[in-house]
Amino acid sequence: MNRDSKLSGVLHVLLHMAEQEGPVTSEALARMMRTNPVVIRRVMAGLRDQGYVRSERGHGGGWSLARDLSTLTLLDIYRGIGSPSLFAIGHRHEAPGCAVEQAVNEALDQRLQEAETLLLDSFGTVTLAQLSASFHRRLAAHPEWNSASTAHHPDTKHTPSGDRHEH
Amino acid sequence: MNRDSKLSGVLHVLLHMAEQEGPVTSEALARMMRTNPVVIRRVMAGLRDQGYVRSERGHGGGWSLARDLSTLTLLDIYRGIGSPSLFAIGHRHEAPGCAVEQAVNEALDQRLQEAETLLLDSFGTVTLAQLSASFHRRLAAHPEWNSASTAHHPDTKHTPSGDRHEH
DNA sequence: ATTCATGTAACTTCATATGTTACAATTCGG
DNA sequence: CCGAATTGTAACATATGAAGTTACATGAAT
Repeated sequence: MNRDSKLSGVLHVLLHMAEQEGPVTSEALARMMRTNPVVIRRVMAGLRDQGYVRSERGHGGGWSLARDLSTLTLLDIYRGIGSPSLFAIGHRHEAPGCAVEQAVNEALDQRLQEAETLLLDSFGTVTLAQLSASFHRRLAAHPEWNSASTAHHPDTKHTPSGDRHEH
Repeated sequence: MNRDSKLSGVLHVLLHMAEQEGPVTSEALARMMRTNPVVIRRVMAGLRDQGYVRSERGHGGGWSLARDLSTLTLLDIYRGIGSPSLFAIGHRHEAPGCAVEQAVNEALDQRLQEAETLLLDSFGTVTLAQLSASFHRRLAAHPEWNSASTAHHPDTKHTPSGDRHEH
C-alpha cells in the first residue's frame, strides 16, 4: 500500500466492533482487515491507552468499544493513532542557511498548515455514529450484504467459533 | 527522507536558476540540492516537457528557465512534477463489498477531496516571483548570505570519487 | 490444567524512493 | 576533426520505513 491507510483501517475496525455484542478478538478483526492479529493489537493498544477501546485477555476476551460512537469523531481517532503526518509532500531541510530554501519552506509550510487546520477541523465534525448511520443506510439499500460480519473474505475457510451473536 | 520533498526541491532549483545568467548544469544544481545530477535531470525532464524550463546539451549547456517567474505558480510546478499525491493518509480498498468500508471511505474521501481542492487553489495564488521576492528580502536583511549560489554546502564534497570524470 | 486471549519484543519481508553507474548522443571550442 | 563538457536514459544498487511474522510470556475462563 503506498498510502498510510491506518486511519481508515481503524475506523473500519471500530465500526465493526460496534456491531458486535461482546468483545471481538484480534484474530477476527485481522481477518476483516486482511492483516495480522499483531498489527491489530499494535494499533488498538494506542486507542486503548487513550480510553477509546477496552481489551480483555484470556478466554472470551478481545476488543470492545469503551465509548459511544456518538462521542467519537474522526479527529479523536486520528489523534488516537498518533496524529500521523497528513501530507505526502513536505519541505526539505538540506540547506538551512539558504535564503532560497527559507523562502520556499515558508510559503509551502504556510499553505500546508492552513490546509491541515481545515482538514482536522472537518474531521472534528464527523462522529463515528454518523459513519455508522451511513453504513446502516447502505445495508438497508442492499439487503444482500446482510451483516457487518460478512462480505470481507467470502472464500476463506472456516469461520472459527464465529458469531458470539444474538440471543 | 520520510516525506516527498520533490516539490520544495524543484522550487529551490528553479529559484536558483532564476538568479543565474546562463544555463546551470545538473551537476551544479545537484550540489545545491545535495543530490545526484541524474536525479536532477529526471525531475527537470518533466518540467522541460511542459515548457517550464529548457535544457541544452553539450559544452556550455545546462538548464534555464523558459518562462518568467511571474507567470509560474506553485500549482504549475506541482502539476509539472506529475501531481504527486498530496496526502499521506488515504483509504483502504481491502473489502470493496463491505458496507462499513464504503461508509468510511466516503467520509474520508469527501474531506480529503475538499482539503485537496483548497490546498491546490492556494498553490495557484502563489507565483514563483513572489517566492523570489521573499528570497531577496531575506538577502537584504542578511547581507552575509551574499548570494544565491553560496550557503549550500560550504565544505562537504558530495561527489564521492574526487572531482570530475575523465573521458 | 488447559485453552484461549492479549502484550510485546525481535525479526523478516516488501515496496519504493532515492542514489549510482554506465554509456550513448549532442554540442562547443579549438 | 578531436576532445571535453554536457544532457538522456536505462539498468542496477541502496536505504528506509511500513507491514507482516514468529515466538513466547502473561492473564482469564471454564
